[in-house]
Amino acid sequence: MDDFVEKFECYNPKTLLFSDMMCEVLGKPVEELKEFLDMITWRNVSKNDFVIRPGDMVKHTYYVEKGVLRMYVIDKVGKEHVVQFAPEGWFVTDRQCTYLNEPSEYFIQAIEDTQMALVPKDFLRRIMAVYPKIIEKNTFFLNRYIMLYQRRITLLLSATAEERYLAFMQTHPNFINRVPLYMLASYLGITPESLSRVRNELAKK
Amino acid sequence: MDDFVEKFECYNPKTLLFSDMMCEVLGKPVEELKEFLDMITWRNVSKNDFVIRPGDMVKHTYYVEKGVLRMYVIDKVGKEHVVQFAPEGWFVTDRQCTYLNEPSEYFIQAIEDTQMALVPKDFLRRIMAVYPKIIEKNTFFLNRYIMLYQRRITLLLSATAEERYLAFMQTHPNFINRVPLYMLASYLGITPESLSRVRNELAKK
DNA sequence: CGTCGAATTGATGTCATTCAACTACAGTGG
DNA sequence: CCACTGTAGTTGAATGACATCAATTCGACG
Repeated sequence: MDDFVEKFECYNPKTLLFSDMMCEVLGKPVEELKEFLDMITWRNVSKNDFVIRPGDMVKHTYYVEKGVLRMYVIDKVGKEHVVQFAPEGWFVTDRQCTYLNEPSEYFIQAIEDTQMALVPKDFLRRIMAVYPKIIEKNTFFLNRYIMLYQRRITLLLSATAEERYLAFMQTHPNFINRVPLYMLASYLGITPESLSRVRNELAKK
Repeated sequence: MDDFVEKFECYNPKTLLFSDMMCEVLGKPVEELKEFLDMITWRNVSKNDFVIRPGDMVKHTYYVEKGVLRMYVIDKVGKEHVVQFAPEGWFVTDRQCTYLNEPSEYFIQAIEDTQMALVPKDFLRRIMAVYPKIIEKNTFFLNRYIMLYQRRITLLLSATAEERYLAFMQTHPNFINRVPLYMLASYLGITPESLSRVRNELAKK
C-alpha cells in the first residue's frame, strides 16, 4: 500500500512543465517537438476563478503546472461534491463532455492561483502518428486514474469517516494546508462538522 | 442522463465475441487478424468459480463473451465489497496487479457460467504497431471506465440508499435477476437488510 | 479594528447498521 | 419423492454513525 502511495498519489515527476514532460517521455529535445507543442496554449487563473462551469463545452484537457484545481458537482439539494483535486502534474477534464459532446455538469475551479497547459482534443491523435511511444504514457495515465477511482470507491464502500480521512492523509500528505477542510470533507463524503470532530478525536490520541 | 445510460452502461455491441469485435473495430476479416487473435485464449468457468483470488498474479485482461463476473474485495472485518460487475461485452482485470506487479487484493468470481477471452498484457502493444486504429477503441474503453467510476463516486457521495438503488435500476435494468440482491447491496454500499427495506418501501408505492 | 467565511462545538434527529429470529427455496442424499 | 440442510432474503427492535441545525470562535484580509 505504501508503494501505491508513492507510485500514484504523490506522483512527482522531475518537472511539472508540460513541454518538459513531453520531451522527457519521448526522449526528444524541445525543438523537435515544436510542431506539436505549438498546439498547446497556456492559461493562468486566480484563486477561486472557474475554469469550467455547468453548461460549458469542454474542448481541452487541463494539465496543471502550478497550483491546484478542484472538480465538483452541485447536487439537486444544492450540496457540493468534490470529484477530484488536481495539483501539479495532474490532468483534469470533463470526459463526459469531451467524449459525448454533452454540456458539462461540473465545475472546475482554482483553489490557488494556477497555471495550466491546455491540451486540445486531437493533440494525442496527431502526436501519436509520429511518436507512438506517447500511447504508453497516455495509457498509463488513464490506468492510473482508474486505479485511483477504484481505490476511492472501495474506501467509500467500506471505510468509516475516520478511516477515509486517515487514508487521505496517507496518500495526499502534501495536500493538507492546500485544500480547505470543507472541501476535503466533501471529497471524503462527510460534512465539515463531522470532519472537524474526526480530527478532534484523532488529536486527543 | 438517459443518453449516458444507453451509451455506457447498457453498451450492447452487435456481437459479444472478442474476435468479431476486433474485426468490426478494425474493419478487417478474421483471417487477416489471425496473427494477433492467436495470442488470445479462451476459458470457461462455472458459476461460483474463481477467476482470480488475492495473492494471484494477473497476466490477462478478461473479456466476457457470455455470463457475468464480479470483482470484489474482502475488508479487514471480513465484509465483501463489490467493485464491479462485468457482463457480456465488458473487460475486467486487476490493474494494480498488472501495472505494478503486485499480487492481487481482489477476487474475481463467476456469478453465472461464464465464457471469457483471455487477452495477454502485450496484445495491445503488438496489434497497435500494425493497426493503430485500435488505440482509439482502447482509449474509449478506458475513458468509459473512468466516466462510470466517476459517476459511481458521485452517487456514493451524494445519494441515499434508495436513490442509489434507483440509479442502478435505471442504468443496469438487464442486471436484475442476474445478480443476487446481497451482491447488489454490496455494490451499492449498503447491507442486504437495508436493500430489502428499500425495495419493500418502493413496492408499496 | 471590523467583517466575512471557515472551522469548531453542542444538542438533537435520522438513516442505515447490527443482531436476531424467521421464511422461502434450491440442492442433496436417503 | 420427501426430509434435511444451507443460503438468500425478509422483518423487527435496538444501536450507532453521521447529519442537521444553531450558536460560537477563529482567522485572513481589507
